[in-house]
Amino acid sequence: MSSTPESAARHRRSAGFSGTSTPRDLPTTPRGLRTRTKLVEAARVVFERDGFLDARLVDITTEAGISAGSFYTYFDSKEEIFSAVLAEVEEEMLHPDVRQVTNGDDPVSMIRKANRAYLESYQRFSKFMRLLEQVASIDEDFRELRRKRGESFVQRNAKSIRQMQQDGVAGADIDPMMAASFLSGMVARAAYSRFVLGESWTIDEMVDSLTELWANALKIETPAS
Amino acid sequence: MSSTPESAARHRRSAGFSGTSTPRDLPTTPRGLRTRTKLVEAARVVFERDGFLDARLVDITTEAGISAGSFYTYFDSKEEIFSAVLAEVEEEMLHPDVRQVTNGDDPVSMIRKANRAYLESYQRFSKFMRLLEQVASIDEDFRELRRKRGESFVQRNAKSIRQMQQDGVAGADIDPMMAASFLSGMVARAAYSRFVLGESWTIDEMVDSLTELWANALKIETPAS
Amino acid sequence: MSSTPESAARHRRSAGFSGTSTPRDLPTTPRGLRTRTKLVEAARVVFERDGFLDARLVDITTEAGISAGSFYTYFDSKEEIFSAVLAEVEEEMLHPDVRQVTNGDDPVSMIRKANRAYLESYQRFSKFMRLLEQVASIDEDFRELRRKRGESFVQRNAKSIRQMQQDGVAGADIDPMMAASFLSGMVARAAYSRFVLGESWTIDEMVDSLTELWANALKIETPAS
Amino acid sequence: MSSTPESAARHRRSAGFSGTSTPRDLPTTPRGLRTRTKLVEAARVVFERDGFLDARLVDITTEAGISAGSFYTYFDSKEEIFSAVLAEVEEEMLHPDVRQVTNGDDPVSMIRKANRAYLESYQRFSKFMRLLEQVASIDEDFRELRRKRGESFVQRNAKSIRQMQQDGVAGADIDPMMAASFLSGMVARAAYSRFVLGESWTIDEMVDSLTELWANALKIETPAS
DNA sequence: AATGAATGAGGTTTCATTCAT
DNA sequence: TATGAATGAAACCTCATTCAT
Repeated sequence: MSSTPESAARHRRSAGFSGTSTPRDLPTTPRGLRTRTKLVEAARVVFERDGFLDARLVDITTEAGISAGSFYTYFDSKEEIFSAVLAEVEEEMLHPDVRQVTNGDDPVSMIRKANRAYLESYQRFSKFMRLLEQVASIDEDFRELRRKRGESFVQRNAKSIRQMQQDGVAGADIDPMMAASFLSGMVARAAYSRFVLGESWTIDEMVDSLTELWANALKIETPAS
Repeated sequence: MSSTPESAARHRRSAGFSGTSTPRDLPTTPRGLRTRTKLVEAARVVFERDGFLDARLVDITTEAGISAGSFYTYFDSKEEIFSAVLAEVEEEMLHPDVRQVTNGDDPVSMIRKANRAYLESYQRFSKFMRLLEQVASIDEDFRELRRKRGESFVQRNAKSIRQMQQDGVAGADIDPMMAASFLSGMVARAAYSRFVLGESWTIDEMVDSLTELWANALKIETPAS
Repeated sequence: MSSTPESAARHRRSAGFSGTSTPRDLPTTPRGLRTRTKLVEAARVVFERDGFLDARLVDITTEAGISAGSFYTYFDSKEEIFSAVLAEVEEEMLHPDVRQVTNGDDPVSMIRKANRAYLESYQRFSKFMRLLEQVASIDEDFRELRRKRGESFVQRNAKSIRQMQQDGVAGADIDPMMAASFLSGMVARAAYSRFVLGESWTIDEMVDSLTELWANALKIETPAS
Repeated sequence: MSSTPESAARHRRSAGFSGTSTPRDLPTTPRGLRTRTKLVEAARVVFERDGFLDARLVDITTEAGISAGSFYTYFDSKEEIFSAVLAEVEEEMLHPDVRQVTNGDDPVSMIRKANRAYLESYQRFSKFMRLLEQVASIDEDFRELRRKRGESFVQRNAKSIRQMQQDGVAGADIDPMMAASFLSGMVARAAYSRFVLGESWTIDEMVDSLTELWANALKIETPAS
């Protein structure tokens, strides 16, 4: 693994991921922009292949086809370029299919669709998700950053649950926030088990099972079932 | 992660966690045994405090009050002593309260008890659990090791679900293995959110909520409720 | 220092301050002249602020508001632009008040005026004087250059002392060259103590004290005192 | 000189010389003590030969005959080992001839003896004195440290001057502190001119001249002259 | 069995200088 | 002339591991 003397040394002093450093301005010239892009793409390849810890800056610059010193024209540290990769991937995750949950659907269909969308996205970005998991386990700041982002997602789910309770569709004795948090966690964990740990379920199986558990858990009444 | 060609060079002296190295025999003399124990305890302190990556062998030996060189009388690497710590903690986790689920209880009570036991154990060992999470995210071998151990736990749960289905207590259309895996995952994730990420739920709230979600998910009929 | 065999390798690209390089011609175009001037002024600011060693060329070009590459249109090295700054400051030091010692004055008044002029000039250029001190301590060539320049100053003083001896005003048993050198050194050192090290004497106190010591040292007879 | 790209980089971040860091304990074992001594001696050789700036740690360890990594067993930085060299040389400067100014002597003899002792010491340690000068010009902390040490020396001289004034031996209208400071500065500067800049005076000439100037400056009455 | 000093590989980082535009 | 991105040569520093005592 990664605790050889060399790599161990590399991890000792973290530069911090979030908040502490303001991202520097993008380069103004086309050439600079091109190089920066090459660097970020190379970093993603290397990070996903080797993990954050084993990724050496020289691997990244080599992959990008530039000299080691040029790295510092664009980033100050491995952490900083990781943040850039993160931003890029998030961009990519959101853009292609504007996660549109058709609101006309019945509750269970909506849950099913959301679960499928989540799993498919996780699959597509599975290498990156493993990377995220690693960085989160290494860096407290990043962990906190991630938690905060998850919170808003949970809140939306909680709101939706509350609505269902008011509509008499979901069980009234359930705490919406905790339920949203725990059920989202269940799905996230399942995706991790499948795409990082390598469990052998099919996505369809997973969607079916998770949707049923989720719907049952909320005691959602399916009128014509 | 640990076998891509690019990073191979840096792993020359890597030890790995599982399989590759047989744990060496315990020292024969009482003095040796005592020193080994001191080392393992020190390692646990340092690992839990600094994380696996930032823990230096010299920190461990200093904490143990022995010289740096003596480390190698007992262990070959950081990975090996980590395994020893792991074994020690597992011992400790099992010993004190032999997780006895009284089989006379009704299903929901049993689930509730299991959930509570899990959360309380997680709380007691929260520092260690965070450490486990980190090491799992770093090392593929360890991840696999962990997955395997979890499997038997899931299998037991699955068996129990199957039993409830046969008893007509739980919904018949549910896949027992997946349900067991996903619901266990839900609880594990909740514990992680609470004790590592720092969510502010009380354990009682969590037990109530998780138990209800779990029981609902399985459509467990509670006759006299 | 700059020619020991061991460190020679590191000096391959060293420029040196004096002799080795002929100052290149001034740019012909007005624009070029303007840019050069901006550079020299920026260099002075940066050198005085950060010292010679910590001054980076990029700091200088940034301060000048030009690009890093343009530096080499005008100068070959940090040493060369330092020489230009030196020339500029020397120009400035001489220009404003043409150090005219009224020859009608009595010897002690002349000494007093010279001392005051020296101290006031040192104060005005104290940042630069500290810089000079630093560069002298770093570079043997520059040290030699400076010594030579000081020599003519000492010689003038020595001549004046010799004159006073012939006039019977100063003690005859004094070596004029050494006296000139040592007493000038005393004043220079006092100025350094005051304006670089930060001693808290007032200039008036210093002038009084230095003048008295100087005059006494030469046994100057003050007829009507 | 030393502003090649390589060495410039080395100077950028100073670790500070004084106060900021507590000197670590001496090694306990004889072997460690021996190695540390070798290092300090090697550092002195390299510093005196190459100057502080051009001295590389690897030069020092090579000179000491140990590996580069071992440096950090004893010192944290170039600044720290410089402090150790400084301490060693100060030890050496004080030991051999316990600067005993025979108090029975007449004032001028005492001044002469002190001047000669100073110059001879400066000559013996001229390489080190040049080094001191360099470090002082580079590092503000060290400059301050040095100033403070000089102060007590000046104070002693001032006290002696005050005594002479009370005894009617020295001119009463002289400020003792300033006179002490300026005259000491004169001697120090003369020594620097001679042994660092390379002026070609003999020590005897210098002693004669400096002593006469000093005595005259204080208007010391030499009864039988 | 214990000690602790010594080793050495190699990634990171800096910035004067070059060069294509 | 001007630009500013790209280069590349080293020095620094760390710490798991070895080894003489």
